[in-house]
Amino acid sequence: MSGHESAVAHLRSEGYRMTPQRLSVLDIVAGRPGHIGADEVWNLAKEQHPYVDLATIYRTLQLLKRLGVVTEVVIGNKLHFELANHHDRHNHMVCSECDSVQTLSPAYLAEFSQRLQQEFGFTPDLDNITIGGLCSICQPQG
Amino acid sequence: MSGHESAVAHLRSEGYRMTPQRLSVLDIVAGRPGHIGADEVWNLAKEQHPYVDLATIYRTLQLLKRLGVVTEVVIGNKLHFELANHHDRHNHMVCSECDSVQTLSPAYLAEFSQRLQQEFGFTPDLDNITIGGLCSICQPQG
DNA sequence: ACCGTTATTGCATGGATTTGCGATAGTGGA
DNA sequence: TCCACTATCGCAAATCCATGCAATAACGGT
Ligand SMILES: [Mn+2]
Ligand SMILES: [Mn+2]
Ligand SMILES: [Zn+2]
Ligand SMILES: [Zn+2]
Repeated sequence: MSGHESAVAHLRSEGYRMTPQRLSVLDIVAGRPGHIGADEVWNLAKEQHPYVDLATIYRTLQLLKRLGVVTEVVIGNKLHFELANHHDRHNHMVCSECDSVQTLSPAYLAEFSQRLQQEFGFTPDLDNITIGGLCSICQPQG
Repeated sequence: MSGHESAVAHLRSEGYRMTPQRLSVLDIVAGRPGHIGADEVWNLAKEQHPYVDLATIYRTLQLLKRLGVVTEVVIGNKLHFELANHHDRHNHMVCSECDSVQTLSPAYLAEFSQRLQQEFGFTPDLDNITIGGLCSICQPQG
């Protein structure tokens, strides 16, 4: 099992319709261990549904993101996605110089998040936060 | 004084040329108390330089960002900018529902940032981090 | 003031993502 | 199983931002 059956139920329970296109996108993202770009999802989806449009891919990924089924990672001006695994939550640090990605325990952001919640009533979208910056290799020398 | 004379010196000292287009962008961003969108910068810049191209605006804003002269804020799929004021550093929380913006003392991110630096050698681009999420008004009910 | 070097510009084009709209198809109920 | 309702889709166009290239202009040196 790929572990996304519950996601299908989630969709249905929220009143969304289950279309072959959506199932395909879900399968593809769930089948990929790491992050996958929207265009890659499209290419793979076309193998099953040759007429599927890229707009549908984007709309589906956005929907799945809103529902918490997938997580978004911003890598060098492109959006990537991965199945949200509640047993392996993590955030991402992306180097703006070399586009390398490192994962981060959400514990690092926990206190920060709680303070925003308590002091401002602001609920950060922690799952989809991408921390941009420079990795250890790309540090400016001097 | 608008407080960006030092920015001009900074540009020159880094070997960049001072063009009227760049001066104009700098004046416009410095003259605006809050955040300003790239298209707004363009419209204002055209009043002084009718032939200036939007690409130049984007390139200039990116340059000023790289040099730390301006700060970037992501508001609802659009980039906004503001003059970086070292005496009033702040981060931004943007509501993905209503696009409202709240400012945040960088102190909230200080510890988090230091841990990333020490434990991973990763230097987050703190000045340009935009925290997405839901503001207190847009919280889901229930 | 003039010149040569080369960074920067305007213009055109490209890439990624979003959106409007009429046609299609999922779904719940008869 | 068939229907009606309407969410979703494919398609086309729009939006925002980035980039390649030849022409231009900034600037240090004369
Ligand atoms: Mn990941
Ligand atoms: Mn601000
Ligand atoms: Zn790097
Ligand atoms: Zn809000």
